[in-house]
Amino acid sequence: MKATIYDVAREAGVSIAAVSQVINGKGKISEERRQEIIRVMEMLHYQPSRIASALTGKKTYTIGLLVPDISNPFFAEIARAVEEQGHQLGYSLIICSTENKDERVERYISLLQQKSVDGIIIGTGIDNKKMLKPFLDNETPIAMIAREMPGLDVKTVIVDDYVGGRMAAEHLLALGHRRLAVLTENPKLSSSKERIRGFREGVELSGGELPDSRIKACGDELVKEGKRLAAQLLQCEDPPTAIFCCNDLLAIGTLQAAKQLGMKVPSDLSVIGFDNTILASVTDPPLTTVAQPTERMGRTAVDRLIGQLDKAYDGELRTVMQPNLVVRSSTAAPL
Amino acid sequence: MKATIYDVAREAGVSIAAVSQVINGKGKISEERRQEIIRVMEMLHYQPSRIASALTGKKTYTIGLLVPDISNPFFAEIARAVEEQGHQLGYSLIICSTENKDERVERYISLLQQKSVDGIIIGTGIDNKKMLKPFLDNETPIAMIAREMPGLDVKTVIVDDYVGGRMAAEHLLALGHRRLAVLTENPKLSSSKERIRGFREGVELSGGELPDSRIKACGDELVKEGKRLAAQLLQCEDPPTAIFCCNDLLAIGTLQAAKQLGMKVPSDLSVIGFDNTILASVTDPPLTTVAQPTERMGRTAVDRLIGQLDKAYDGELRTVMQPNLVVRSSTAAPL
DNA sequence: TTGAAAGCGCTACCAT
DNA sequence: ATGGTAGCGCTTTCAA
Repeated sequence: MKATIYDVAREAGVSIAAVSQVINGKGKISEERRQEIIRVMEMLHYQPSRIASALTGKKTYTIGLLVPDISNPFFAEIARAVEEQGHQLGYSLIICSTENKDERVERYISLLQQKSVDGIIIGTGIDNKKMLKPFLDNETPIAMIAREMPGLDVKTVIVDDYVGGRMAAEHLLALGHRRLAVLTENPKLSSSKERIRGFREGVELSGGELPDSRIKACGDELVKEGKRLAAQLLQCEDPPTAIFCCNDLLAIGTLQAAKQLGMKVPSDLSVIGFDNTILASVTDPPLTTVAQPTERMGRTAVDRLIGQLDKAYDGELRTVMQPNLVVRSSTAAPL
Repeated sequence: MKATIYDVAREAGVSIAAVSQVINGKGKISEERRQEIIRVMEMLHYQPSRIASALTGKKTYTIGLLVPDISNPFFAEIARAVEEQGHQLGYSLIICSTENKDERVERYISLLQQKSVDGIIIGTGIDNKKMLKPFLDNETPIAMIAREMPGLDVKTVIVDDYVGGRMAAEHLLALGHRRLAVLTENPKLSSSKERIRGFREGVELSGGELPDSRIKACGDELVKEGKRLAAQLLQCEDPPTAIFCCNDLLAIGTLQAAKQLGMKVPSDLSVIGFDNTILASVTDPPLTTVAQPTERMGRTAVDRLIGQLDKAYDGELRTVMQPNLVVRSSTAAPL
């Protein structure tokens, strides 16, 4: 059996209160007793039960992270940053891959609640805001990362998607592209909407236009669907010379479609992605993409969630970071 | 405040024991009371506290997963599978990125212990077996995945690394390569050792040889180091015509080195990876690699850990799965 | 069937 | 400075 605080107390000939004191480093104890208790704790390999301690009103030192899919490199990178910062602050991370399914979101939320996590970070789209109600009532902190839920008073850490979209447009425009198209994942996500809005405004500002028919939205199998939709786009009459993909996975699908159709990137087609995951640096050709500061976003989300940083941020609910364009070899002037 | 079992009991006019019964679906209660209690639970948005329930001797329904780095796609994919199967069985997953550092491993182990996880899955190298002692004493189940700790009685789910190494060798040999080299990560890992052993035996069986000078081992920055070491290999006199990389990340580094040196893959150099992560399908050129059945491995590890499958496996400690070669475009006959 | 009550391991308050 | 003790929310006997 695992040693408990009682075992330590008995062995050290003190009360459990004394042991508790040294565990938590508070209260007054003579250095002598203190050392003795520590000695016994080590001898017994005593590890305080966080379960019991949590039950007594303390925190669980656990936070939950909801993402669509932890095996998607973008979210894996976010998770890494969140985990790291959490760990730094003494928190463990429970990963929840929602697959963008409401029923899974609901299940995870309920579980996290039952486990009394100290906070949750949401990086997945939530259709039904009511699902968050338990946490809101509960006053369990919530932070959104890379996603937004307008109308909900939660801390949010995002990249400026609108600006990212514009950057993409401006880059393509500067290269001389005029026939543009867009591939997006779920267009209901605020991030998708903003990226497209930015892209479109960039195009329109230069006198061009982006008809809705040039925007394709896809479901969950990002690279597969990206490939399918890109092929569609490329095979219509008057095909685009450049495609803006709202994430790297879609861009990879597009790359694959181009290859299959015998088109060379970037000479026959320019492709630009979003996220700057590790994938972007290894594709053929390497992908020009709009980078999000994932590491900083993850770290910040944790800080804001746990409240460390909040004196500094002082009430600001949204933290908006700037994207930046990473030009590699998938974009060039049209022929 | 969150509703407790007392609130429900009071509101429903029954004892907390009755409520407990319906939560856990055991004991005898009249259907009438039962329905009433359920009604009240819903009305109050009651969620049982897993903390309290765990304290009373039940499980925490949480497992820990130790990997070097969750943002490494291989481990992200493993994590995904583990999470999925865990979720299926009602368990949450705590992610721990150890960075291959003993002090981090130790810290995580102690944390997981304090949180009374129901089991841990280890996918990271552990130098000091003693660190696992608390769990062993504790009888907390441990399972290894994609890593092995010979001499420790824990369930292990791995791919046959030796065979994988041989497959790589045989593929390269069949293409006509004779000057071979190997890039590996930490050579102390049993997986690394086995892959190299398999590769070497494959080479030797065909009458060739693989001098130690042709084997380079690297630290943690896999792609960066892979690039550096590959460049070294390629710039020595009598450079290899093919390099076997013990994982995809190293292969990517090698691809980058070749590119930088102006060498074409596969015409000037063949490269073969290991793992078949998503990366392998998007590199330039697409990577020939030895695939591990990550999804199945993750699922199996959970099953064996939680004990569901164990009647079937019946005592077998090691579950060895077969790798398979995925031939893409990074390997070809030497000039 | 139903409920009273004894813990689970720990924290925090209150005496001493 | 030290220890006794009342909970925290739940499970589980054991009586009724």
